[in-house]
Amino acid sequence: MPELPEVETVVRELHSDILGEEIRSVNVSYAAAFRGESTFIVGKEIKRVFRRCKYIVFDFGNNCGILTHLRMTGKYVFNLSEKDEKHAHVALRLSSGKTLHYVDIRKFGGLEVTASLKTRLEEMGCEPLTETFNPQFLSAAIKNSKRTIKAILLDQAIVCGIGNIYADESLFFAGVHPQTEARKLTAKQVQALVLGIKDILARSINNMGTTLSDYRTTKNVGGENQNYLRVYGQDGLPCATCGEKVQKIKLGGRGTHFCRVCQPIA
DNA sequence: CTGGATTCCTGCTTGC
DNA sequence: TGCAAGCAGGAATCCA
Repeated sequence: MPELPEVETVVRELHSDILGEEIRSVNVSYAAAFRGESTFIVGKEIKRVFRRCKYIVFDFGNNCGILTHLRMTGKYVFNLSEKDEKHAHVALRLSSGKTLHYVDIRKFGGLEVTASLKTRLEEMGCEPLTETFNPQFLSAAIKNSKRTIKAILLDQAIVCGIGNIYADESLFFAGVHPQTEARKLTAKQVQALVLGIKDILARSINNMGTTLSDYRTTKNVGGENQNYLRVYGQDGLPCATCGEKVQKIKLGGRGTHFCRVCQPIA
């Protein structure tokens, strides 16, 4: 499932592939995957491609653009494989003759045309790899919160880009139990968590992301970061630090992995 | 304010 | 082998 490092990896590839291209035509074969007026973007030039949160942004300038979210199984490809054909929902024909296809098995993700790009981007949560995301920021955000720390990490309106995998990994790094009430975290734990989030996300970007099943870059290659996961998907296996069996519980509807020795409940 | 259930959706895994 | 149920989950939404 694409989280910040996976989206970042895709964006870096896409940027060199479609920068300066003009949209010649739009073909939507699954209506829910495309929000907004498709004719509005025909003739527009892609001036910039970047990531914000877990969104890929095609920037046309003048506050206009496309926000696209891959959710669980979305991906962009130039060449449709036989398998992909069935799940290709949007086709953007570009001025160079290439066609960029949005493919999504589970149909959760899609594209959205917006004429108020700036506002939309501003409304999103703090970017975890910037200076703004620091221990002061996080402690202020959780000061009075009775929510679990895992729910906070997954809340895109607070800090964005962290999904289920990196939330579990970051909590393991910091030695914090996912069910800990956010306001009960010590200053030391907050600091460790911020450090862990930055560290783990940055390393995953260097590894081109985590590929567990569906995630592939535009060039259809997977990442390598799945080889470095410490707790996510490791349930039943010994913890790399202490040897205790990694636990898996359900928290807020999500599978949650942790080591009960390294991450004691407060 | 909080967590939990539900919804969207398909494909893989599990159990009989 | 076959088939149905269960499970996976990002985010919005509704409910208690």
